[in-house]
Amino acid sequence: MIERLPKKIRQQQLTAAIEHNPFITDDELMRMFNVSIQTIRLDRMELSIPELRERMKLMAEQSYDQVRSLPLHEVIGDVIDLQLDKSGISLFEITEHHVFSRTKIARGHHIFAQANSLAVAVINEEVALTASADIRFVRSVVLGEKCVAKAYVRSISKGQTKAQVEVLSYVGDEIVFQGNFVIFRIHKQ
Amino acid sequence: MIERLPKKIRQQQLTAAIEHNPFITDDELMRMFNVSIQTIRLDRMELSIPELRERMKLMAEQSYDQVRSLPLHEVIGDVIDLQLDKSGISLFEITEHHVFSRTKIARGHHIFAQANSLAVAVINEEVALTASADIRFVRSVVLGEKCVAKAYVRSISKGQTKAQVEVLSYVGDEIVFQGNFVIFRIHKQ
DNA sequence: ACTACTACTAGTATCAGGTATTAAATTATG
DNA sequence: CATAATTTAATACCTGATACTAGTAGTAGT
Repeated sequence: MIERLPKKIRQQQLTAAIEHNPFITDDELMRMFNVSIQTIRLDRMELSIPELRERMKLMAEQSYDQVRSLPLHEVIGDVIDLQLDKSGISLFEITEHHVFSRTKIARGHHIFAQANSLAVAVINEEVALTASADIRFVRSVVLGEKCVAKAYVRSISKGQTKAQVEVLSYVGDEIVFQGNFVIFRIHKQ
Repeated sequence: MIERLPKKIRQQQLTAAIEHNPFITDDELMRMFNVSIQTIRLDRMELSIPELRERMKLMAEQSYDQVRSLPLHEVIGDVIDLQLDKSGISLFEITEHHVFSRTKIARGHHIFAQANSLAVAVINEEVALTASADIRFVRSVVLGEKCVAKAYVRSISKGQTKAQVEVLSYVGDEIVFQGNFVIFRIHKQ
């Protein structure tokens, strides 16, 4: 007799094995557990674990959807309103990605990133870079909160090479972040 | 006669169609271009576009690898050295993700994120949050450069509720970023 | 001891979405 | 017109399954 596990335990281990390596075939699982391929398939049925190809398809679709929703990389948050060289508003929702796992408080650099990218976006120039910033995290923002950043261009230097942008971020009507950015404006020749 | 395109143009459009929707089958493409399925397959061969299942598998594997390598979200950059309440060093390589597509210059908030997360990590407390910061982007960092951030704890307040951390980031021996962070230390009860 | 039930195995037909190969038909071009 | 490029057709085969039928082994109930 080949060593075999009771059904319940095998099914637990099967779930774990597929979770650990979603790219495993029924054939490999059959050898792993010393049972027939039909048993593996019955187990998957009972546990409602889809077949390999379905699993890969789901993963592919998920990552595809993520990529679609990731012009996040261009500007952090959704720009709601933008008046070049004047002001701008963006909205950014705090998700699991952005928080410390223990406290569910948003990491500062995400709040900063929203403000910084808005400050850059509001500048009407092909190339705009942050030169310096003076920032304050007024209160912590937690998972699920929607952060509204408002940017105001306070001044533009004589040579138009620098702009002062103030950004205030709110959750509801509470200020959570305040920053003064100096943005370089670089002319294209 | 059904309307058909010249080969070159069809192949361009085929590439675009698959790029636009990687989940399309040869069968659907065949109907889209009014050619036989063999023609579609020849085209894919010539363009070395893998079959649907391979495409899905690749996407799934990519997203799986990404998830594996994404404690990036916990601390931005690799912490090389860490002496709690004293100093820390982290290394961060600028990739396509981090740059403006046109100029290949790193977005400020990524440089900031490295410095900020290191400043938080260096604090020997369960919960540490950025209170404020005063930062300067000394020179721009470009695609491919490796950014070394060095954090020094300059002072800890009497009640140990606040710490001053200075972070200097370098590419080679050039300073690219300089920041003074005030970090809140919150005791667990 | 006979029955019923669970767990497992075996085998076959079928599917999607292809590859690989050979060959024929069509169209274009010098 | 001949030849080359392009397209289509046909067939065998592959992987990783589903769906279904049927059979076996062991165990518990009566």
